Amino acid sequence: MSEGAFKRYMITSALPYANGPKHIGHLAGAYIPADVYVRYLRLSGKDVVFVCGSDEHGTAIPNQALKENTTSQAIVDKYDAQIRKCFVKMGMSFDIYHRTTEPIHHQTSQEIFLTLYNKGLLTEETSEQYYDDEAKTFLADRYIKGTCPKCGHPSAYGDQCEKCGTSLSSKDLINPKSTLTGNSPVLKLTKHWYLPLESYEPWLKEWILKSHQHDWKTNVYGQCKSWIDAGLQPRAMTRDLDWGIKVPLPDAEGKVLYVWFDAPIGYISATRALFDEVTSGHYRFSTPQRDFTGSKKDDWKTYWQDKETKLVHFIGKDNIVFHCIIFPVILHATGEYIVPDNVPANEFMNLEGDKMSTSRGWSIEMHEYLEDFPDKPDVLRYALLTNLPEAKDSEFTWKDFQAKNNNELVAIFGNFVNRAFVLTQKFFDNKVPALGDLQEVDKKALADLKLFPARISESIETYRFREATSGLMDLARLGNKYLAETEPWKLAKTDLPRVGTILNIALQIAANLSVMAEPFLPFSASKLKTMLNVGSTQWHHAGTGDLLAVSHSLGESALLFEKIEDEVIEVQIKKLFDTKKKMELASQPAAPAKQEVSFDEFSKMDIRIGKILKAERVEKSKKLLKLQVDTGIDTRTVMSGIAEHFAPEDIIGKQVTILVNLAPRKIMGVESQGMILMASDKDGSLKLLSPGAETAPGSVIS
RNA sequence: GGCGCGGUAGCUCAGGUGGUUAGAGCGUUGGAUUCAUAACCCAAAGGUCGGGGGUUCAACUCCCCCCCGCGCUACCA
Repeated sequence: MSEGAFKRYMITSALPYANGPKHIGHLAGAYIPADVYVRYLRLSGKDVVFVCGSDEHGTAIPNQALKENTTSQAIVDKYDAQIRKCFVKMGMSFDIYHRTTEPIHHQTSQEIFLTLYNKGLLTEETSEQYYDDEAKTFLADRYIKGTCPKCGHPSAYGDQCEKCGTSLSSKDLINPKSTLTGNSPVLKLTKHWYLPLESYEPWLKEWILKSHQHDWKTNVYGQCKSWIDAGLQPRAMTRDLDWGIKVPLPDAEGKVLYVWFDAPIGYISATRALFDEVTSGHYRFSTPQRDFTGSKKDDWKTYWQDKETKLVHFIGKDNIVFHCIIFPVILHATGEYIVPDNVPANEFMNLEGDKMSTSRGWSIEMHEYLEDFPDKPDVLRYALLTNLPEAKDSEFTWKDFQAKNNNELVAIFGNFVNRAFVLTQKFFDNKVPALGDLQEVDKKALADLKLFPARISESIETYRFREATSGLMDLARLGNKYLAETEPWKLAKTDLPRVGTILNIALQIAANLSVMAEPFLPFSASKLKTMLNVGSTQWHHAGTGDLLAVSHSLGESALLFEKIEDEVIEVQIKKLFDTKKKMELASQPAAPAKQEVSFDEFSKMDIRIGKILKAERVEKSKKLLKLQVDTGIDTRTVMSGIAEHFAPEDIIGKQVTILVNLAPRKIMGVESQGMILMASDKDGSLKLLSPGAETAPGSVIS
C-alpha cells in the first residue's frame, strides 16, 4: 500500500525482557531506528502512536530471581526501572512505556485468549512433561541435560545435543537432570492449549509470500518463507508456571499464558493504557509526545483495528517468527485486529570482533554508557545509526565511535554550524544579514539544499536509516563546501553585503540542519534551535532558504559536539576486557574430577606445613624461584615455578603447604627436594595455600 | 542436521527488477586554505566483488557446487 493510503501510524519497538540490563545492540536493533522513524513521522504532521514497555513474564524471570536470591517481582521492578530510565536519557520518544505486569495487560491478554477460545480456535492437548519436584516446576527442554542417545555426549540439552547436532526431545535423554537443581526430573501429565498455526498457512502464504514479497526486507521475508515452507506446527499458548498471566479458564489452575502469547499483546495494552491515561489525566506510564486533547478512551481501537492504520514492528532478527507468524496469526484469528504492514527487523551488532553478550561481559550496557557519557546520547545514536545492522550483522568498535564523533559530528556538523555563527557574530552583530543578488554558487547551494528533505524522507520511509543519516551529514558537508567556495572571510573588507548574502544562506542551511537532524540527533537539534533562537519547524518547511527572517537575532552560540580524546576511548576498551575477564572467572566451570584413589594411596603423601625462609630468582629462568623451606624436619631447597606470580621478597616468611616425600629432582642444576602446593585460579594465576592460623612447621596435613 | 541471511577497497558498509570506466564514509598520500573545535575544501592511490563451474551479447547482480561467518530451528535487539 502506498504511504498516502494510511491515515495513522501505530509503531512499536520490541518489548525489552526485564531480566537484566540492555545493551547498545538492543538500541541498534529495535529502538533507535524506530525512534528516528517516529520522530520523522511526527515532524511530518502524521498521526502516530509509539509504544513500548517491559516484558516481565516467562520462565527466565523466576530463574533470574533464584540467581539473585530475590523475588520475581523484585527482578522486574529493578530492571524495568533501569531500562525505562535509560530510554528516556537516550531520547526514546515513546508515548508510553508500559509494563506487562500491569492489570490492564493481564486483562487484555486474557480477553484475546478467550476470544480465540470461545471461537473454538484453540485445541486442548494433554502430554507428559518433565517436572522438577524440588523447584516445583515443569522444565522446558532447555533446562534439562542428560546423555545423548546418539553419540553418548554426557551433557546434551533436552532439545539438542551440541556435540553431534542431533535435535532431541528431552524424553530421549539418558539419565536426564534438571539444570535448576541437578535432580532427576519425573514425568507428569499436563494439559495445554495450542494454537494450530498450520491451519493459517494459506492465509500466511497470501499475506506474506505474495503481498509482501517486495516491500519486506530479504532477511525477514526469507526467514518467514523458511518457516512457512517447512510446515507449521501447533504451538502451545500456555505453560505450567506460577509467574505470568493466569489462563482464564476454570480447569487451568497453575497455568499461565505463554510469554510469547502475552508479550506482543503488550503493545495493545500499552496503547490502551495510553488512552486511559490521557483521557483521565492520571499519568503513570505515559509521556505523550503530542497533543491528545479530544481523544476518547476507546481510541486505542482505531490504532489496532482500523484498516487505515499502518502498523510497523521494529525488532531484532531473533524475534522475526513471533512478530511475523505467531502474533499476526493471533491478531488475524480474532477477526478484529489489523496485522503489521512491515516488520523491518535488523540483524545483530557485534562488538570489537565478537558477539555481544551480557552474560559473557562482552557488551556496552545502556546504563554504563550513560554513566560514562551522560551528555552524549546523540553521539551514541549517531554511531549506531551510521552502522546499523540493516542487511547483515555489523560491528561496533570504540575507535569507530570516536572517529564518528571527532571526524563527523565535530569536524563536519558542529564545525560548519560554528563557522556560520562565528562569522555572523563578527560581521553582523549576531543578526541574520540580508540576502542580496544571488550568484551561480548561491543558486547551486540553494538548489542542492532543496533536494535534501525528499531524499532523507525517501530513505526513512523505506527503512534505510543508515542512508538517511548519511544524507543528513551530507547537508552539513554542503554547508562546509559552500563556505569554502565563497570564502566570505576574504570579502569582509571589500564587499560586506556580499558577505551578508553568503552568511544568510549558510545560516539557512544551519536552520535546515536543526529541522532535519531532529529525528536522528534530537538533543543536538534542540540545542541548535536554541542557538538559532527558533522554535520547531515541520519537515515540509525544510529545504527552503527562508527559515530565518532577515534581522532575526541569533541566540548565544555554543559548541554542539566536543572531541573525544584517545585516553577516554582506551579506558572504555580496557573496561570491556576487564569485565569480560571477570565474567569468565565467575562462570567457568571447575575442572572435572580426577579418578578415585584409595585411602592408602592418599596416605602415602606426606604433606606438611612449611615456612619459606629464603627465596631468590634463578638465573636464566623466567618461571623458577629457588626457595629454602623450613619443613620442621629439616631445611631444604625447593625449586618452584612461581616466579611469574610472586616476587621473592613477598613470600619470605610465608607459611605454605609442602609435599615433602616427592622424589627429589634436578631442576636447572639444583636438586629440588619437595613441592610447594598451589591453587591454580581460573585465570591461571597461582595462590599459596597457607594454614588459617600460624601453625608449627612440620605439622602433618591429613 | 535442516532452513534463512551474509562474505564487495586497509577499516565500517552501499550496490531495489543483470547494461557504459564497481560506489560512500573513515584511514593513507598529495594539494589548497586559515572564518572555524589543527577543523573545513580539492585530488589521488587502493578492489581478479569468498572459491569454482554454468546461463547470457552482457553477471557483484541469475542458476549449480564448495568454503567461511552469523542467525533461526531451540523464549537474548
